[in-house]
Amino acid sequence: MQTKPYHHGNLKEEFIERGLEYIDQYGVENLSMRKLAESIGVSSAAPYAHFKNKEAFLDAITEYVNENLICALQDAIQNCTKEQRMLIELGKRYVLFFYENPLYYQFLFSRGTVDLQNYPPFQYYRTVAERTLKILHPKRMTKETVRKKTITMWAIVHGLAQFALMDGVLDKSKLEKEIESLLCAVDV
Amino acid sequence: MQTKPYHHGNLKEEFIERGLEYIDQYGVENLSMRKLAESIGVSSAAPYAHFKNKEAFLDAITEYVNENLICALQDAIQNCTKEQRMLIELGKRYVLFFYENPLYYQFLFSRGTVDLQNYPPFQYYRTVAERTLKILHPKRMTKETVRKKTITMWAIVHGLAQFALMDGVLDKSKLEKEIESLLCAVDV
DNA sequence: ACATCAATCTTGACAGTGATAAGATTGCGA
DNA sequence: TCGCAATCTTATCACTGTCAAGATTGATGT
Repeated sequence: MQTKPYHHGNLKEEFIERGLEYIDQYGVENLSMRKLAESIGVSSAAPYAHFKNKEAFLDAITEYVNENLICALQDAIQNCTKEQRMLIELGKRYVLFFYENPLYYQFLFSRGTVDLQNYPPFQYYRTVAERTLKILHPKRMTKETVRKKTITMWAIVHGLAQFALMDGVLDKSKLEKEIESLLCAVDV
Repeated sequence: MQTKPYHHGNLKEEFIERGLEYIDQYGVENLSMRKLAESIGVSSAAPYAHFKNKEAFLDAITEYVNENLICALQDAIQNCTKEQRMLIELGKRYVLFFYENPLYYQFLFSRGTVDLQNYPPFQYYRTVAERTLKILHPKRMTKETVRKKTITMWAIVHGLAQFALMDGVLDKSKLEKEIESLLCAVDV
């Protein structure tokens, strides 16, 4: 039986992970630095060696979630061989990510700080979308058309993500078909 | 010079209005019951005669904002004679409302409690949309098609509202044209 | 091996927060 | 006019984020 060491050694990472667990269980609004510190077994001032303040801590969690989401999107791309289905698969995965982690959506967008210019998943989606559209329609697409189509599809995808959070309105399979048929309808 | 009366007389309404002013100036995260009470000139426990707790107070503000938004939407409908332009005007007004009051958007969606089933502006939009679509295409539209088209258009409209919050990416006139061309493209 | 330094953590405080109970003041209806 | 219910104040509670001061430690250079 060893007494716990003075230095935790991995506090920053553990704080982020436990923070996410806590959000999953009790929601963001009940997340407190002190409770989190106590649950980890560390003093209430300890986290401030790693995060300037609570907001910076939440920023770190945000970054973590965004990275996870982008990984999911990248995965969707790599498992997709046909160029024509790229954007659909991408959209599906985006919605599914929040469908499976509804509290992540709540968390990300419960903070005033989201604008799309500072939302990495959107940046990623946009890049892929613009590239794909140019490949699919090499001639007919002006820059402006590409932009519009991208925005529209994004709006649908992101809008559907909100739908997906509602209690049991859609099951997973219907969700996929829904996205499929909606995205195909976009013809700017 | 009369001493201030023991009973304020209109505290509930004033709390809501001053609350909104405060949100406009300093953001939701800095809104505290105590500061608000003090700024009105009333004790810190006074509001709890009118609101069960802070959340209930924020709910009241939410209701207030939603009513304003719905009024704007109704206004858009009444100023629109042609049936074919109903949904476009409705969409425009929705986006413009948040474009002109960006902090309202932040406020409404910064609280975990939004799901679309409990978002009156959406209910209103949906009702109008379904009615209009049936009028415009009396035969060809199945119930399912109407539903899909409504959802898609809503997703675009609501998605664009988020775009409109970004600093100076779109000016008002471009915004209107943008919505116009995007909504017209929906053909489910 | 040792001293030193920066990173990390604890203790102990502070002001500010939401909330409640107990009591004061008032308007209003019977 | 009495009394009740709504409204407001005072006093207090537990809890929060945060910081300064000091304790503990691992790493680094000599």
